[in-house]
Amino acid sequence: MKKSEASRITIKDIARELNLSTATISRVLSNHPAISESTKKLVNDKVKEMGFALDPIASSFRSKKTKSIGVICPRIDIDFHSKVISGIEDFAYKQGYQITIFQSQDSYKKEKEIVQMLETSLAAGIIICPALETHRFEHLKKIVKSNIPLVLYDRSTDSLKASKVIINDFEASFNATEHLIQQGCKTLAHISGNKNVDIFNSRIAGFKEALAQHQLPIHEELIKEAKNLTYEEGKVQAEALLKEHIIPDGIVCANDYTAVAALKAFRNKGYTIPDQVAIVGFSNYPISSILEPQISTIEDSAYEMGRVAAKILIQQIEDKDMQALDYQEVVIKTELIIRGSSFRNK
Amino acid sequence: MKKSEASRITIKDIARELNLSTATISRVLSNHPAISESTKKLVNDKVKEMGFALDPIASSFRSKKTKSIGVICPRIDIDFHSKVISGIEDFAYKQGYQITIFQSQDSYKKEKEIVQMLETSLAAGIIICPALETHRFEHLKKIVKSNIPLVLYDRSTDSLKASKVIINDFEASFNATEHLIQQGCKTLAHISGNKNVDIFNSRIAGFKEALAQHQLPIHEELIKEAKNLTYEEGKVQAEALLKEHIIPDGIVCANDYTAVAALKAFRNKGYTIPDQVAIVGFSNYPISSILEPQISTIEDSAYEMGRVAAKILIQQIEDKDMQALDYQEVVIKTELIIRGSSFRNK
DNA sequence: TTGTATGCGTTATCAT
DNA sequence: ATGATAACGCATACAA
Repeated sequence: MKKSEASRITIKDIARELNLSTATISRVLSNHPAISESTKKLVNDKVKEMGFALDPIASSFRSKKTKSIGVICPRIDIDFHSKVISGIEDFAYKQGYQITIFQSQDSYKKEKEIVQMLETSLAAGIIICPALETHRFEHLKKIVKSNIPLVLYDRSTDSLKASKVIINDFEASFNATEHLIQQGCKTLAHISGNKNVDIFNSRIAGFKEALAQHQLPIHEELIKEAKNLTYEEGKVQAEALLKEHIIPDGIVCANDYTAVAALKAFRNKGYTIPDQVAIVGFSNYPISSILEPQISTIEDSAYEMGRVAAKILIQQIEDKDMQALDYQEVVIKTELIIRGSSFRNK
Repeated sequence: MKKSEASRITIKDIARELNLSTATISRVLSNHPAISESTKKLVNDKVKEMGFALDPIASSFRSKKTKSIGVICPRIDIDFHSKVISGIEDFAYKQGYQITIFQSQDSYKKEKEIVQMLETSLAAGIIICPALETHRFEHLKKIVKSNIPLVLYDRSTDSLKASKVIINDFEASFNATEHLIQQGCKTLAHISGNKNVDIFNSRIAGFKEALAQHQLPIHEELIKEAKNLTYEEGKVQAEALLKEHIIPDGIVCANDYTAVAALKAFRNKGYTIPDQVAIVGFSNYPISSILEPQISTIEDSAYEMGRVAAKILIQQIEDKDMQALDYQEVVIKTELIIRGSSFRNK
């Protein structure tokens, strides 16, 4: 069975029907100011009547502009990133932009590949959370040089002059730590993510600073690394903590999976939560409000981060010609959510 | 500071440099068979030397073909969909396709809007999980008629001749139910999703069939609906079950959130899990293996579903000219994972 | 095996 | 306010 290949209606068809030039039709369609109301209506009606729609490819081809935003994240199926992307899509769609998604798998090589492709494909702009492996930023500098708007989210770097949407990891971690101190914790442990990544370093720094400000000792051996922040890694590190010569009475974790793991590991050894050991996580995963006790955590507003990233990017895209703005940094507000895993009824 | 707008290298430039025609360059770049090895090498070297890359927009414009797959899902930030999309992206990327993502928010209107746009934008193909609100499929039939490859995933419908990737919801639910029966349950309840959606109807049917086959009574009043399958809705429905005149000794839930909710609701009332009430969920969310007891569940292989959807779609895209295949249906294997919430040590 | 020439649908320049 | 026309970069039918 041969399927029919309906030949496309073009601007020419509309022009012919109305005895107007294609230029006029094009002008109406792009809201050109110098068009009389009467022909505007004429054209719009005919467009509707014939069910015409501009060919976006031809349009992009001619104008060298697209409505396509490239989004690069480590993996889509991580709660945090899927929320960010959801925020990006919502905002972008409303502005008439489409988002094309790529997963770097945290590989520097793949990230470079994708970025290069995006550069030649006329992406209107790029939103990226750099791969864990990415420590050199030449590929992104090239994007900036090519005058393609670029926004980094979550993981950022000082070595790149580009817009950034981040949270204040230092502050969030500081607040979480201080909260435990206020609950009476004296010996604090930290389960960190990959220590080679800026944001986890900032969280470590925030953790230490809170201890310092409250004249509490910093036990380096109580700062553990769970590279991918999985539940299993969290369990391993929590059990490692249980074997230390000092047992913590409070644990700040870099995400909620490790927090849950720590909670269970300590409870299994007979410690009561939060009275003997208080725990706070990070990111407000669904699980943290379902477990008992519920896990105190940091709401990192991933959806909002995505929305803002899209907003900044589109601003840059649309202001590109006037070069009004160069780049900007936005810090998304985080919020400490205090729940049963850390709140001690005194 | 004015940024430089490097003018693009085109195949003309390559042609001029090598005293060849643009046609030859184009042929080399698209692996045309009738090209001598020597010029092939010549061109490829020069391409590399000059850092040239085809302009995909111009290429698409001319050939009327794109490498862009439109993906429409209800929301990206739902675990299941983000996994499916991850699978789609992985496969598509390897085949040189990009995926452009849209969220229908389960709105029929928005879905139509997106589909229409995709139709005029020369999407190479479309992968869609129809919105909950979608009960008419004219917009998708139009896609099929326009000869744009289409694959539905997860939620399917018989009223559309298009490729589908689904799980056997009936069978999965049947197996989960039968498992509870084998554990000794006699009075079974079901917490369903939106009863207007095919897949949840199939799960209800599978549930009932298992009861029927084992000569157990079907208590309609023990079949509850949690429209969006949230934890909160699950809690409400579980509490409703607790108020029935018959208390179930086994509950089959349409996802893991509602399973957790049921588990907690019944445990709070003093029922022991799994001995007094056995529970099984659906979808194998991360939470289900972290709670205690761990939740028995159905692994629905979302990532694999995405991979297969992409595979089928790309097959159709690339075989389009020969029309070798029309459409196909793939049923992804599910697996019952038996854990503490339902396994009774006899 | 390679070259010539044309046109895809739109936008933008220049003219009227 | 509108029209005529060129041009964007490439793929392809036809020619050689």
